[in-house]
Amino acid sequence: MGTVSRVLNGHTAVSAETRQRVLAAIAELNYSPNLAARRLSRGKTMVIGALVPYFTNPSVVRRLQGVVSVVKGSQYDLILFDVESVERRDSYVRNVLRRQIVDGLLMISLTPTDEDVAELQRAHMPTVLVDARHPQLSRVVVDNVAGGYMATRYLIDLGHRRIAYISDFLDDPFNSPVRDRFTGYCQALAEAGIPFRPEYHLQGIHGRSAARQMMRQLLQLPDPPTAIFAYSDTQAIGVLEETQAQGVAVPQHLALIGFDNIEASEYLHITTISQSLYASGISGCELLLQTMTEPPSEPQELLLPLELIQRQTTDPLLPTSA
Amino acid sequence: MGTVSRVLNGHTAVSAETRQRVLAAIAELNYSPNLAARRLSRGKTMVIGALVPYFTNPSVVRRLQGVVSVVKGSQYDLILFDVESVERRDSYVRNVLRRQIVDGLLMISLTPTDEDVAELQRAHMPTVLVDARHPQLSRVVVDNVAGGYMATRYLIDLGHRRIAYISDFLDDPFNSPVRDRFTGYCQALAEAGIPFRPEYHLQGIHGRSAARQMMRQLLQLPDPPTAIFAYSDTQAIGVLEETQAQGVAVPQHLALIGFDNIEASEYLHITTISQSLYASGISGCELLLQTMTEPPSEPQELLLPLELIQRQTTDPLLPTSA
DNA sequence: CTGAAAGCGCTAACAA
DNA sequence: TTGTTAGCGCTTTCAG
Repeated sequence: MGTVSRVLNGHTAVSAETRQRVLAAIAELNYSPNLAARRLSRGKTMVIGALVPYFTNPSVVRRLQGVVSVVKGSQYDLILFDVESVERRDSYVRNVLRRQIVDGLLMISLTPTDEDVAELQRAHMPTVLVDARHPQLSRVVVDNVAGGYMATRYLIDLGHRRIAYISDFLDDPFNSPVRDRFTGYCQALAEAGIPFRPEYHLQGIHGRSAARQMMRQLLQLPDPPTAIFAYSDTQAIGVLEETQAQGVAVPQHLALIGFDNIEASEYLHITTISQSLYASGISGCELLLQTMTEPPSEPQELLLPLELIQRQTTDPLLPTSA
Repeated sequence: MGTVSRVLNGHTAVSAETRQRVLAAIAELNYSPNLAARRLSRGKTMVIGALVPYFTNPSVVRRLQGVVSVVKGSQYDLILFDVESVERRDSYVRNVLRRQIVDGLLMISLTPTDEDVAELQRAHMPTVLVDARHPQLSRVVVDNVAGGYMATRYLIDLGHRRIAYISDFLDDPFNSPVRDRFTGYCQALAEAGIPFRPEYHLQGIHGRSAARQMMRQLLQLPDPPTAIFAYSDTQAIGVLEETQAQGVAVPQHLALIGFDNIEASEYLHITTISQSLYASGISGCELLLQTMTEPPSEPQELLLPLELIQRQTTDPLLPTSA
């Protein structure tokens, strides 16, 4: 039995002849090792976990696709943990750890609490953050402050002064990009000498319909904005729906810029800030795999680039899409 | 140790007092059982696997979301197997089985070969098919022949006679819906006395750009079609892109109907046949869970409904979308 | 009702 | 180099 194990794992030296015999027997019996036993014995599960909020969110799905593409080429399997309900949010890390079911953890678009991180480290669980940041964990991120600035600045350069920001809730502790982009938005306004108007910053739960409602609210303002910076493309789509419903011409009467560059923003010709979602999944997963084999002395940070994709919701010179 | 196990699993009778003591100790030590050991001992992994082709395909993702929503409420974890590359297709089932890593298997939009099914049954692996059919396996499906018929018939009723079908490759053994919808398409044509024209049926790899190319090809025909039935909404989007590029007015000069009712088809106002993707994931997973606890005497078939969603790519009376 | 002990199938350390 | 053996941490059977 020991010898068989040696052959299977290419471990220590085995004579060529014995190896052949073992291999033959394996083929004959159609034998394959029991993973549960191997796991128990080795103390490794050969599974990595992806902790994901709102699996319905297209940008999260896109990142996950990047992750999957890397996992496929590795020895590991991928377990998906969806953190949709608020109740599960509290203890998701604890749950995953206690089950001792994964050798490494990828947290996507979820900022862990200090307590979470303490537990993670106590359990020596290799962890990589994608689209989230914590000083003690390796991460793959973009500069969201710069992104918010870039979007807002672009609108300002087009001549807009009344610029609204439609976003998720700023005080969500799990979602720091919302705040960062808001910071960038404020910076760009300040730099241009445009005072921040609280009524131009609307927050709501993430999604098309909430964004649409917020847009409706903005249009009812006595002094409605002439340009919208939406926290995500999903929300930009909601904005677009409302403008269509109300007959507001985009971009002639209202400019719109989103964030993420999800596929739908391409169909809809929405100007947006592209962050390489797929690449973030790839890099995050690669970083995790690497961290699992040789833990870096200190947390790594990978900064992915942002790019403004100019489409038809911001340029008054181009016709609206058909 | 035995007693602890009894407490944890609420198994046989344990005195209330002992139970309390054990529970207290557990809490104190922050103990939680090792899953790998439990698995080895019980011979169950408490994991179900989802075998998924082309994880990038929006309709597959949507189904998966339904699956995830059910898994979350169960005791099981979900492992994702992405079958993107052709090489992996051959042996995906064998791979999953040999690893003995899941207690049940969900195959989404993948038709297994007879050989696969034989292996599955030899391994006593509970399996449920979603959007695929095999006489010996339980499945959640729609009537794709009826769907193809419904779409084509609708175009015919609008007055069209030159109707093209843009689809994936008909001879893909893993993809039977392509053929079924084609059958429905032919039936509707025949019923209306419209001869089938081979040049109106184009096949290509799945995706927007291939569909766009096929559409270009159709427009170059001396006698181009006046209506398109696209196998999927993704392909319908490609068609729409080409019409926009060529300045062909939809629906005035060309009617278009898709299939699936993915979210993007709503943004783009594409008429489509809705199959409840999310619900199929839910039903499939529920059926699997049920099959795992008490295997049905014979394979079950769940038939989900189809519905024609009329939007702006087929009705000449409505304006095109903005 | 509870403690002891065997065994799940593998890996790894130890002899031979 | 290779056979043997002791765990890995749980569940479950068997005594007590």
